[in-house]
Amino acid sequence: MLDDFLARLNDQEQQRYQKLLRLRERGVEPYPLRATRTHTAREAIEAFTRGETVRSAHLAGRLIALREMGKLTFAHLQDGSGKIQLMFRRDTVGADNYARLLKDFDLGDFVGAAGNIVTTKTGEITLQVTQFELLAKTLSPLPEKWHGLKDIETRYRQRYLDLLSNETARKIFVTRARIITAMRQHLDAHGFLEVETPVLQPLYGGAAAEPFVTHHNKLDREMYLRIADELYLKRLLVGGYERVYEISKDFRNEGIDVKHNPEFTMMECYQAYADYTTMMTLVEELYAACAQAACGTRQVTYQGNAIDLTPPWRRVTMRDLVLETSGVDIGVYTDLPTLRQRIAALNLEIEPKPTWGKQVDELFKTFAEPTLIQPTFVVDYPEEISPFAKKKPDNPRLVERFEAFAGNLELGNAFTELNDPLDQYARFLAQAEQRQAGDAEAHPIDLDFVQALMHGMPPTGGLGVGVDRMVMLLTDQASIREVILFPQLRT
RNA sequence: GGGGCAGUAGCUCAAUUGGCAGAGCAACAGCCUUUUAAGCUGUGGGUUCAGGGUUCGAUUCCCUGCUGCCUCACCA
Repeated sequence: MLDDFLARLNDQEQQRYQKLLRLRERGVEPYPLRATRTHTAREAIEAFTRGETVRSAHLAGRLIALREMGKLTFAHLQDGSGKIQLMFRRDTVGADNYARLLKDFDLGDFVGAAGNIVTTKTGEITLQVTQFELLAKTLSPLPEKWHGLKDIETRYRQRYLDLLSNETARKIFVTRARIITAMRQHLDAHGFLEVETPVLQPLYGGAAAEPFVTHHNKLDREMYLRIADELYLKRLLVGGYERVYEISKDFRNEGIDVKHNPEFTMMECYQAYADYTTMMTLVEELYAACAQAACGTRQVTYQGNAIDLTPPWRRVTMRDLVLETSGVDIGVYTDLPTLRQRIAALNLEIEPKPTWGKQVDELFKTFAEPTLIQPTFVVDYPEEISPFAKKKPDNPRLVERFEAFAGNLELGNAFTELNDPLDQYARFLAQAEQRQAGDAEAHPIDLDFVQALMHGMPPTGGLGVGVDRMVMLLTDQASIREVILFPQLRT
């Protein structure tokens, strides 16, 4: 019931509602259909600053400050372009209108105001209002003008209030948009075709992660939200496109923390007749281009660390990096038992893992990853944890794969893509074994994908870049929630 | 899932050892024709996250739950 709803309003909302009723009684529609606008706040100020005479300008926006001084009232109007001061004189707008402004208008209301642009005694460029009207009544008060909105939960749950009152929050999402635009421009300019592949999939794959499961009613079958774009994009290379990319949401059914949101944005691209070294260059160029677009420089500060994104980035093999940081040479201890013996001999505190590849990864994550502040490509990963990458000819335990890091963030992942259908099938079988052994994140076998490879895929370099992580790095945000408009909270 | 911290007016925050729950902004009633977080006078506004316990008395101490943050575990 509407009455119940109104009864639950707080006192300030009740008062605003009474004002709304008063306005309606007088025949003023508090939510008119349309508004007239000739200038944004910025346009009006810029025109005046250029020396133009600005008469009969119609502005529209939110009333964000009201300073009543008897027969004169100053206000500030905020629109999408910025703020401008309004000046209402009782003898200019009329005594009745002036009284209504003070009685029935509230901070937060959308108003239209018309008049000439002037300067005040203090020199502020100001709209001297001759006419004004209500454009949309605001029933709930906005956060306080000076301290703004600080409560983190409210900032995320009611992001509109955060955007309204926190300039830094608003800027982050403008920067995010610029970054994604720059990314598209860069890829488009390099001959990549932007494509769209299924979000809703009969079988998921392309990453080691648990999916969100859903159900198709008419087909009466399980469906999955994608965890990666990889396997569909590579089908497109079988189909003859040589460079494709997709910027899309992926979904992973995992824990939520400061670096992980269950739904996140990934850019994946694939380039025929290229390999993972091509992808390293692409990552460097992409980051340089996006940093330039977002920050105007390639030297950024992330969480107190100066980071230089200028190519070329450091390249180091996982073997060298793990040796350097943990003392374990994975080129010498090439099976699980001897690797474990070495770890024990060095008294390293590390969780035991079920396979050599996973144990190497654990060494890397524990000892090497925390040291990666400056941009770094970590090169050549264990085959067991990389089921879509080609083996190194001189060492079949390793694959041509790299991950990119900076500021302790994992920024991207790339391979020389596996295009041997029989090897791919064998990798799927190995994954199935790990799945049998209880690894919920091991890949399901995708025979349809193997079938695609049977028809031939060219030698290919493939890359995935975490867009949210890139935005974090380029806007100096420690939490992924600060770069996602509506991050996942617990409920 | 484990551990730690937090939740007080619309917003930002106080509240001594357990002793009448407060301030600024916002709101309401006034004064004020050049303000900039305008100023001045006055007024109203609280399920102190929820539920239980200890106590003469709980925002404060204890227990349970909810929510958030941090951290560990987990994490292509």
